[in-house]
Amino acid sequence: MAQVKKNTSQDNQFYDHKKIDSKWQKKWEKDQVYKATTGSKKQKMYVLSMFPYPSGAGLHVGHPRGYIAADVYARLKRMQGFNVLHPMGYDAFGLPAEQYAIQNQVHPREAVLKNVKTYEKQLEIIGLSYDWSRKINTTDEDYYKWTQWIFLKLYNHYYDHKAKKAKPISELERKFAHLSQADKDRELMKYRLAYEGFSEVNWCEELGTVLANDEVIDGKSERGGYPVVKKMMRQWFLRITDYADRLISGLDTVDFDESLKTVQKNWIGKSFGHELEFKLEGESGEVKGVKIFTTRIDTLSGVTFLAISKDHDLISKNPGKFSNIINQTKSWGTDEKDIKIKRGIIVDNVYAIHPDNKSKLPIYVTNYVLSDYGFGSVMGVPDMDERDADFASVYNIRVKETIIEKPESIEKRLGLKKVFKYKIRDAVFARQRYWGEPIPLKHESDGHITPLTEKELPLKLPKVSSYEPIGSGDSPLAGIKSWVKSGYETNTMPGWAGSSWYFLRYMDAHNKTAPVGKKAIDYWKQVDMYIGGREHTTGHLLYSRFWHKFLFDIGLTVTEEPFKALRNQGMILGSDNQKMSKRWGNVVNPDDCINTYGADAFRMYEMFLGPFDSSLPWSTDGIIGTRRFIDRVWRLSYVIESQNLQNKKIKTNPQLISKINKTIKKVTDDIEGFAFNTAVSSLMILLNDFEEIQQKGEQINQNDFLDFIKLLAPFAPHITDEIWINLKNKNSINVATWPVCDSKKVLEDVVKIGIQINGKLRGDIQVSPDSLEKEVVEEAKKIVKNHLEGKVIKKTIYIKGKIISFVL
RNA sequence: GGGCAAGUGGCGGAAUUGGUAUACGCGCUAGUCUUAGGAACUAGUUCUUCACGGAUUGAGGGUUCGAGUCCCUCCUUGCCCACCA
Repeated sequence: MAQVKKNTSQDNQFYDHKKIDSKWQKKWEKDQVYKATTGSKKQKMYVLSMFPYPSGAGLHVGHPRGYIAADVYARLKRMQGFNVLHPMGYDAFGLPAEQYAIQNQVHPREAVLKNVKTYEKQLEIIGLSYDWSRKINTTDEDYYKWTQWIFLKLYNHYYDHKAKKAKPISELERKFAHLSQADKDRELMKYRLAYEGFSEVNWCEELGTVLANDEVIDGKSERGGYPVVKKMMRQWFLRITDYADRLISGLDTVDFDESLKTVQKNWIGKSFGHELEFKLEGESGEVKGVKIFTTRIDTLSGVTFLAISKDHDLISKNPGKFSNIINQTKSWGTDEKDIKIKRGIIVDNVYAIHPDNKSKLPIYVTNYVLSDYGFGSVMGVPDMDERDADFASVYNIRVKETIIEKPESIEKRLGLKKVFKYKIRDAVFARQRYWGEPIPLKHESDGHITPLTEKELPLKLPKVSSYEPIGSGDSPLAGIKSWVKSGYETNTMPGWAGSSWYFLRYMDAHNKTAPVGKKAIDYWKQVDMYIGGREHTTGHLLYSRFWHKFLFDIGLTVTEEPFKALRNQGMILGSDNQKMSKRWGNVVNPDDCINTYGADAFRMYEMFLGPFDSSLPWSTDGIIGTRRFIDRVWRLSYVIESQNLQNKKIKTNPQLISKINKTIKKVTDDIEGFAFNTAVSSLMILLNDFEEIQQKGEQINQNDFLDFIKLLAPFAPHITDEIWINLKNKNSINVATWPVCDSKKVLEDVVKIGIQINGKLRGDIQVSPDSLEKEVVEEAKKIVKNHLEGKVIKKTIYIKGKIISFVL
């Protein structure tokens, strides 16, 4: 690693980043310059970085990229006169903290506190302009009290599809008043936005716990490689499917990347089609028909078989008759490899009747039909559908030529209606784990569930002797006698619960009576600019939007969408172009970089590396470039200062004025457009221009230099504040006014334009942008006259300020 | 298999509505200063050619006075989702 020049004793022009970085970080903290004021008359601007999950490994150089970008943006907005809210906090419930705790034999809370401390130290030295007075931690009782509160609201509401909003469950209670308590409970559970149901989960016997999909690789547990099986278990769910349509339509109102919107739309997976019931003949017991969903009703004439999933009613309601099929399907694997092989068993002595031609269609139980989409059954059209064709060829099923028919005429003939189906499933909202928010419900001995009242919150996580899974598929909470005795729910909430609303808490972090107070939400409304990774597209971002819409329905928030605009940062890869990870030994620590080169050089390099949204390989060698830039700025500030001491009046250099104004526009537009790399490069160009003028022996006007320092301030806040004060300014550069481009001063008196002949560049010419076409053409002809000799110009094209083109 | 990105020097990358390709930075080369240089500064640096010139934005074709940019065909790489009927 290249070393920065050591400070030699009497060299006061050496930029001592360690001294200056910490001087300003302390001063900003003391003066509270980044504190946001709710209710200020200034226009508000809420700039938010996705909060980190403080892992044991600490930050690597990839993490701060988004934080620095958000910080640069926030600093620009602050200098432009906005009242900026730029907070930070920690998301700390969930599996990683728990696993870290188990490995290191400490309580998860201690692990979290330790990791948070590490993160805080690492963040501090970057010089980010956070309002730390609003810091939150999802595992604090004062915080998760309100996560539980929101859960209770979800539990106590249902979705009114006609009104298209959530309404109190009490409105439905009247409807079921005639039922017994148990029946009423059961019916209401079908409507609650937080509800209890059964679902297939990944169960690992060896680990004694349920695993998330991403913890299972090729049918084995990621940790330990133990076998994982599917198992039906009691679960809590959130009815996100009720919000599917609004989650799609809301995307039209927000400023997100189009590709991200597409991913969310595909994830929700709304498709339009028809439902149709095939009547059955033969020994099908009570089941009289098989309902299917299709998006291609127009191919009905080509149906030659029906395919149903192994869990379909026809089988499950006739277990005696089809025990053979049930036994066989049990051996069907769920691995990726198994799934690719199409398996099927014909259902003997049962036929489906084609609604038009009344022909008898065979029915197959197959592994390629999903049980939880549509009705778990499809009409097989081997002539049109590739999958049906594959299956038909393996089982020698007849292929019939399809005559495409207009959907409208089929609808009319068979009395069908258009329907919509969604791929998105209700979200499983329970983990058999210790380290999560307790679900604030009590199970009574008669089976009735009593939600806790607001006064009873927070329902605190009890102390346990062991927070490891207890091996029965229950959470460690099920092993605590007093907890079980009082009937508390033993599942805890998943990791994403606390992160689904944290952006609201920052608005009013210390409110004791509500998640967020009215005054705060009315003022801050929503996040104006949200910055984070693309990996949260179908998780956190979707859940947050769902919760926010629900909270809007119940009047807690004032906008439908939580995030007005979103920008995604690309990943920083190791120098080997692989994901940074201990495993590859390619992790670079930001602390080391900052220690050697200083926070400003580090910040600038992170922004200079390349386009903000692309994944880029890290190379520590490159930081020396931004460090040299910082050194040169520092040296130039000495030149300016010594001019000052001589108290000379220095005139503004007219060429420089145009360049400065151009750079003002460029840097402003680039930061607002998240093109930080080109903003940094244009600042480098401007410094080159300053130095060129200085080397010519000309002097530089101090205000011109200070405009440059202001433009640099969002990227390099430490050195710019130091120079700002050294040049006799009183207040921090953070409260200085951002320069505005004077377009009149950008105009240049000469421009160089290219001369093309038949599309090839043959020369160039200096002209005034206002000069007449005729004059320019004549001049240009002279310059390229040896290319024109003896030739006839057929056509001349002159684009003002750009190019002149002759066609021969 | 489907969807979305992206292919420009030794490297990261820049390039308005199609208008002088290779900005800016790293690295490299030479020089200056130095006991020294792995520091700093100065100059040079797409390729080819002694030079004049010629070639060049993954490959090929097209539109145009003019294409990195638009259209078509193909190749490669990355990411996400994967039997959603």
